[in-house]
Amino acid sequence: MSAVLHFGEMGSRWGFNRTVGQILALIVLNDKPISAQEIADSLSISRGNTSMGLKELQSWQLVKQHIVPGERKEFFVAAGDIWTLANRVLEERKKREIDPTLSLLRDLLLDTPSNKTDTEAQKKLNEIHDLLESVTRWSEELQRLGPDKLATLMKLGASVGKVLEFKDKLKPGHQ
Amino acid sequence: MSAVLHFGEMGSRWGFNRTVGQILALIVLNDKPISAQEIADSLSISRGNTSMGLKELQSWQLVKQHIVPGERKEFFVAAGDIWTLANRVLEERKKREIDPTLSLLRDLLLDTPSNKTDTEAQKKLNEIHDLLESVTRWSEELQRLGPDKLATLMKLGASVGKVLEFKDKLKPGHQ
DNA sequence: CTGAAGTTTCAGAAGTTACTGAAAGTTTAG
DNA sequence: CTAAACTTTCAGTAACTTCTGAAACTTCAG
Repeated sequence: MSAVLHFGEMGSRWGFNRTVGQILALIVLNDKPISAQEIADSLSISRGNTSMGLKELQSWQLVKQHIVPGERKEFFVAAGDIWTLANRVLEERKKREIDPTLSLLRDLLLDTPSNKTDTEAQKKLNEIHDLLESVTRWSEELQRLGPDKLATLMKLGASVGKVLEFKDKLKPGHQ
Repeated sequence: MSAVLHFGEMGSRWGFNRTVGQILALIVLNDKPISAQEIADSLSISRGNTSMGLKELQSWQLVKQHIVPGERKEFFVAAGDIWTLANRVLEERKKREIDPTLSLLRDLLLDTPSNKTDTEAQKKLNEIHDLLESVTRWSEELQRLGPDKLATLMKLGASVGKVLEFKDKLKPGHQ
């Protein structure tokens, strides 16, 4: 299935490398649990690399072990449905990318700027800080909604603009 | 300014490499236009590398040339405010990551599955397709709103859940 | 037209990341 | 306790990415 190969490429953009992406695709698209050996064979990669990849996917909580009674081998399955997986990826990336930046920004904003140029730079840093905080707040909110409501919200899509107008109209009389 | 170095690291996660990230940070945080030579000097990188980096940032439309009358050199400034830049990055990433995946998925979904396993796999592919389409639709909508309304929506954050409830209540009498 | 001030390109060096496969480790059945 | 079946680790190598700096190019003033 060529999708597996392609998702490998995609994977490399989503924070892990090509092989790890392919392993994930293989696991997600197989409804049956799959063993490490089968993965290594299907993708023609070494057993060692497979093991590393699975470890990484487990650390992202995208994949979990599945014990087949009477079998010595370990099998693997996806850690949830597509929406859950997408959420996990976003959450994990946020943790690795946005959170450290936010805490650096907070440190930088504590310094009192010593000249005009620094004052301007801090203004920008402050804007970036606000933006990242908004992203963080959204991400928390979306997390709380759970996959089903999230799907509804996502499908709402094109009417976000209208929702915003509602809110503006309703605001005066509404907390 | 240590922010510049740090944003370099971040940059590498946002689709371009460390140096390109640092160049961007330098340009964004300087309110004055800055020349290629000044960039190379501040970051202690070669002139050639600087030129490549600037070319890439221009291809992302994050940075634009700025002509100072009477000066031979080219100067560079950010192509908009922080929100605009963030939007551009998202838009560009979408173009590079999601769009090719979507078109591959469409192709794969045209094939009629030949067995049980393929049918299951296609079901999953279909879910992924839906998810990516929703993301695309959102992204277009957000693009249309423009930075100011976008900021409002973002700040709304914690009340997304409530908005959803509004929508449910209002829907019956509202297109 | 000439040369000075600048920019871009590109081959190869340096640095980084990913992969293999053999060795070490773990678990369980007998 | 031993051996078989499996997993993990890790040193070395392969593959890839980034960076440098010299050469080629462009533009403009005189």
